[in-house]
Amino acid sequence: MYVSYLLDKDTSMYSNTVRHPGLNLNHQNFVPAPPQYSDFAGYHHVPGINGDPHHNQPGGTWNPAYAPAREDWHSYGPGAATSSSNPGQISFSPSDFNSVQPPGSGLLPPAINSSVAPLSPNAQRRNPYEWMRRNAPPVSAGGKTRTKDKYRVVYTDHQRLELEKEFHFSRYITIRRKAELAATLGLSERQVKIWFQNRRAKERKVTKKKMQQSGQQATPTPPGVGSTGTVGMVSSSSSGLVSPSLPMTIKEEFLS
DNA sequence: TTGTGTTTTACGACCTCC
DNA sequence: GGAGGTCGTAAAACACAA
Repeated sequence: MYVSYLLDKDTSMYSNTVRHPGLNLNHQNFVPAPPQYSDFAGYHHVPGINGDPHHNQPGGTWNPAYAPAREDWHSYGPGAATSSSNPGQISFSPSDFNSVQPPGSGLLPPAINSSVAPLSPNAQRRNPYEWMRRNAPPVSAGGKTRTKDKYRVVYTDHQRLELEKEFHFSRYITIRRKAELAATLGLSERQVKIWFQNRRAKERKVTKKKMQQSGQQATPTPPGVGSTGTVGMVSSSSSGLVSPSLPMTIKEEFLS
């Protein structure tokens, strides 16, 4: 069976994808980190899950210009399902990260819904906070969802938040950070690795899409130039992993 | 309610680097 | 050879229109 194969392959995989109320990531201590990359000055990281020098660096503030794009972080307030067991644990000091409770959904601030520009034609149709609205995965299955021979877990909001934050700090996670994140979030290192791979793929996809759109309106700009910034890479192990033809780009939603 | 499109996990194939 | 990269893809999860 597929499940046993996966479990045999990585015993820690899918071990626990439900929320981890015991995790103390100290989001309230979201101390801004200095920009490791000039193009990414807006991101400040969580020192709570520390261990890596770059997580303890002072200085810097969240660039408001990025705030609308990080819509998926807004609802990580005390009222979110993710942090319901730890009220106030996950919150952000910038006003951008308000924790206003949305009507109905219990997660989405109405102000955000009305003010955040859509990221794509899809976003015009889909609520940009949709993934935030997902509640915890089925607890009965320990976070697993299983049908037929294949299944995949749905990561919790908290897990996604931390992964996203790490990704926003560096597109490439170090071995050390990967191990830390995996342990902190209750994921396997393999899952963290794959998440980053998929996240980069997503970013490339969005970047490509946006470039195509801009190319229809104006002269196309080369990769890494214009709306997207070329970013240096923090390689987890080996260097030169990024092809010159695949420049690291900042998620354009942070730059628009 | 259902059909459809999008996003999210997860994998395999293949490549590069050490 | 192992680890980790991209690329392509499958399928579950999800949102939304009809």
